[in-house]
Amino acid sequence: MEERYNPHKIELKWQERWEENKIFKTKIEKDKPKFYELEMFPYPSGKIHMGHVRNYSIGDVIARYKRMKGYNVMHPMGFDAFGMPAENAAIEHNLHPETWTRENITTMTKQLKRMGFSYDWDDVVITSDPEYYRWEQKLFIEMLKKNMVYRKKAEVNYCPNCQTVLANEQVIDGRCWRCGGEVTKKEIDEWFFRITDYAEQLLKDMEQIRGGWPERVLIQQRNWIGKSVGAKVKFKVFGKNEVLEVFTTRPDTLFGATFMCIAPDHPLLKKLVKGSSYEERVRRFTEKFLKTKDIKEKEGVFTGIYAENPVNGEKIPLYAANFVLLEYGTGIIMSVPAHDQRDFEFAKKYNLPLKVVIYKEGVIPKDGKLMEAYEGEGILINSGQFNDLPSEQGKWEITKWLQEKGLAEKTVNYALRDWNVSRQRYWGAPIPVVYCKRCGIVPVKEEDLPVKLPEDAPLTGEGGSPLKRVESFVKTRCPKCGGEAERETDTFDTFVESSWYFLRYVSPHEKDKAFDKEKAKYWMPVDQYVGGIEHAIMHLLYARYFTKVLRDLKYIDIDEPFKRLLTQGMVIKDGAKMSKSKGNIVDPDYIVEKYGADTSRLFILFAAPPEKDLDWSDKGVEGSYRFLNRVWRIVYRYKDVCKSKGRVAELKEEKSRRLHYLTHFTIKHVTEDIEKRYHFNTAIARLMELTNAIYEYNYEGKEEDKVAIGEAIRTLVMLLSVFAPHIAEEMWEGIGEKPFVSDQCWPEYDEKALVKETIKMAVTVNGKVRDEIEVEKDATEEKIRELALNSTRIQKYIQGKELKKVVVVKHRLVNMVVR
RNA sequence: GCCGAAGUGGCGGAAUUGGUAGACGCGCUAGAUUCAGGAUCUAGUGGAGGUUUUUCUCCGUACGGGUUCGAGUCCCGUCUUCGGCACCA
Repeated sequence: MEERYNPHKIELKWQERWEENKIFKTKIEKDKPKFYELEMFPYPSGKIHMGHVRNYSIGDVIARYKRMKGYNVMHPMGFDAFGMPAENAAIEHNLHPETWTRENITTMTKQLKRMGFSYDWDDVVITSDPEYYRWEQKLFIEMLKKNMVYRKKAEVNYCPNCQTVLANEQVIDGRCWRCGGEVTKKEIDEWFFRITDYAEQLLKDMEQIRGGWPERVLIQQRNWIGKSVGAKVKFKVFGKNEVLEVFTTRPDTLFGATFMCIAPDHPLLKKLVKGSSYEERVRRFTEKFLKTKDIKEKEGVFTGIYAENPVNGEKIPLYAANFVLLEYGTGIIMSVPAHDQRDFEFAKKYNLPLKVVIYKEGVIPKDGKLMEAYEGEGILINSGQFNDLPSEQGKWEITKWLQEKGLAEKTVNYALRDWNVSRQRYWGAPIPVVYCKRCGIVPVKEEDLPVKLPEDAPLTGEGGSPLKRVESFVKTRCPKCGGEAERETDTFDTFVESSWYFLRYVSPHEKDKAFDKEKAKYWMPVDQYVGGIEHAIMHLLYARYFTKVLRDLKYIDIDEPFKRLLTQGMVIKDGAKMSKSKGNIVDPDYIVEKYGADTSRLFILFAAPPEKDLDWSDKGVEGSYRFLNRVWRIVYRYKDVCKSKGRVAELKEEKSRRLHYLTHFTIKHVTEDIEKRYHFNTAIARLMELTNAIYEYNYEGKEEDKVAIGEAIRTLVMLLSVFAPHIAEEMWEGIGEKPFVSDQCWPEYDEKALVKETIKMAVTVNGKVRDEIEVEKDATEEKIRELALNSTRIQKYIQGKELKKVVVVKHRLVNMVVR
């Protein structure tokens, strides 16, 4: 151990030693409890940013802590390597996506290694590797065979100028990002996963993870799934052999339906108005609607169609209306303007009648003239034989009644849509099917997997899907009949890769299957997952869904992949998210070069608790650096004292007892801060306090001093090692201990050391602190009360006043109530 | 509009189940050390006021009420900021 703290030298030294000794190697050890610590793997966009540093620093504390706690830890890392930016780089800089991606992975791996994170670098998973995505392809084929996937038409953004499909983020204000031309919609056949089949399970299984996940993430997912219970009701069309089916959550208001609305882009609409005098008007309305999908005001047009309200036979008009969603429910609604605000607004605009069917005292005016819709519960009126029923009960009575007549059906509806996984892109995993003129859609044979991406696709950003233009790829033989056939040229949404990568980690070199079943059984589920809140819905929902699919395909036998989830906040600078456009980016390389990895990690952990946004502060970083230097100097000063390992039966002096107490107090609190709440900022604050106490210690070279100081320093170094591991290793060696501190057992605190002989208690008068008294630890209430009352300072406040009450809270305070 | 999170010193942030508000760090002030600067060490640091020695008083956790011996913490209402969804029938 040198006198001066030299972060670079020691960090590289210990990184090498960890690597040489393979101390973070993943292995199965049955005699220890397992712990699977996972952080969201990065997209290899170029270099790591502070968000990554934060994410992985948090994860590393947990992994290192659990390891020291005696768990067998798996802590893997990989790269989510497919995606659009690689393709864009290819278009802009004429660099192959593969090359670009590989280079970025190399750079980022180097950066992550330089941070000293405890990953097993032999077990990296890269999703663009055919040895990874082949299993995804196989899984897709299994899902296809089980009818878990299907093909249907879907609307995509299309640039007629570039003749290519655009992703949402490539459409800027309705124009193409490349050529600026107007973007149109186009319908093409795409692949969908039937995630809606799992909607109920995704909802129900939240119970299994409640408590381990942030409640707000579960709420977001619940809203996203958007379950609503109601009924499908059939309305017959007058004069036509057609039925309009609607979904409603309020069958109790059926008697109040005075009109109906249909989505302008509903296929049935065209058919209904065909040949009528309304056809032209409706067509124009639909056209206008398709152009401007963002609706400012409710608009509609009468279709000339009337339908029969099944509950009372009333003839009610059908409007095409811009606020009706084609994708939700049936795309047709019944409108009850008296009890639905949207319908109310529409009715007002087009002068349509209102009919009140739910009565509530004090809310519904006697004359029935409403200023707004009443959406609450009440008593049914104007509802035939259902009058006087409470609305909640009426809901199901009316549904039942209609159901018996075959006109309604109790239904559960979800806002969640099936997952469209087709992308008209090159840099993704090819969807492994073949189109044969004779046999239709045929999956690729398992022995022919992986369907590898051809290397030489033309990447220009125009002319459609790049794979379509690679003849050698497209032209193939039908796996079934052997005849001429064409390959699917779409690739998977990259969320597919990230939906199961955590399973590949259990056996990343597996040659014969996606992952080893036994190992998965051992490691899964992930005990702690750490990542950004921005993935609250998509990634986390898809990963949950995949886990259930894999379970149903007998790959695994768990329902949920992530037992606990920690969502970390953003890294902010000057009040805004770090971004190129704002010019407020802090480069991790620069910080590591200037202060070292330990300082970077320590600052980022100290500045805020993980789930909160973190304000970057250059001054704060210096503070962390100063702290590490301070620790270094004090350890250096006492390094030989630590080596001597003195022993005394009992600490007698006040100062050494105090330090002994603080040492164990620190262990307790640091452990709890990490274990219970992941509040590393307060844990680090405790370490600073212990450090300050060691500085303040009046060292005189007595045996007792040596014991107290030695214990304090060894403890400090061990506790610090999960936050700043390199400096801790170097100091550990410096005080004569055997490497590695990373392999040490986490210190346990001694309950006895935490017992204080006397306790300081506050004395308050009417809630205001007036004095402090010191009492024996097991003093009785009477004794405490007496002590407090005898205080001269307290006397001052209670003299001449009526003492109404004395509240004694043991070990905390005494409150006097006077008047 | 709906759902969610958060409002505490000059700043980042502490404060177990209601029990001494402001831990720890940054910044600032003063002193020691130094030729000097930096670094380091020591002390102080919520605001206002009275003493002008050590002490004392009042006000303070977005705002207004309430419960309680006691509220940053619990309840009711209001405001502001941020995030998500956005006509989901």
